[in-house]
Amino acid sequence: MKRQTWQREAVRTALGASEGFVSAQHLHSSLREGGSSIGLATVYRQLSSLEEAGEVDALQQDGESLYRACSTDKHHHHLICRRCGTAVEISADAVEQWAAGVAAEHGFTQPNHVVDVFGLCAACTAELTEA
Amino acid sequence: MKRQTWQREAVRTALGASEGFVSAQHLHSSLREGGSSIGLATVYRQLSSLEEAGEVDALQQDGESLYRACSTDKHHHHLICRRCGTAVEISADAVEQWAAGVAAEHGFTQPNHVVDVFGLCAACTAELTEA
DNA sequence: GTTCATGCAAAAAGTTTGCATGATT
DNA sequence: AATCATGCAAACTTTTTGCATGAAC
Repeated sequence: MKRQTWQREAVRTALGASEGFVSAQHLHSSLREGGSSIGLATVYRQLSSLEEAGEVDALQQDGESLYRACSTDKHHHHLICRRCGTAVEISADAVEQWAAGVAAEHGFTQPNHVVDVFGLCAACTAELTEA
Repeated sequence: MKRQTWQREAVRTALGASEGFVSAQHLHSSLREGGSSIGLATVYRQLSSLEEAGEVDALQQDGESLYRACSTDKHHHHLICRRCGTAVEISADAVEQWAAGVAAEHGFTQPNHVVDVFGLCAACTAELTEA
């Protein structure tokens, strides 16, 4: 059982108050600016812990991890812009089922999958076209 | 126009010879072990350049970037055993189309995707069960 | 001959870890 | 009282950058 500390709650709250994905460092700065004395290492540790607990969603971008409070516990994927990094959540039961089916078909158990779609978002497409 | 150096070609070749995604560091080690005197910084620079040129596909995982040669011909995916590493090639037009559709639906252009399924292969499942 | 890429080493940037202290159970 | 989380600083990993040299145009 995880211990209930004010730091853990602070991270939860700060994440919940943030729009979209936030980096651990940014979260730490926000907390410190808000008067908290929480340490950076603790923010990292809590984020890992919360991710493992399924309370937050993590995504890697530009060499750093970004976190967000997990609204639904439903598994989902991302549609990511190759240029500006914007990420849109996508979900598709069809893909989930296909992955599970393919695994079973080959005798694989405990299936997991990595599904991400990359592309140029509308804004970046426009910018590159007019240039 | 980018200059044509043997290093650029070496990175292209090494990437093409690799199955699946490879890290820059791994690629560099492979090249050095193969007798090349290429520098690590050059591998990073070439990978960035090739990515920008659309010749390679990048994906971030576990705090590092993984790269793969972007084949123009029909690509396939992998069903990989988490324990022994066995990889089975899989292909599914349904998934290809779904990815393209999802991208278009959100205004994304030049879609690309990463789809890999992990699990325990039949052999490893058996081994772990009897143990 | 000029320009640009390379290699090395040093620096950045992000994340993890060791350890003594203090909080939680 | 015993355990586990915290904060700090140092260690680590991956990636980037400055600069002199050498290669490509």
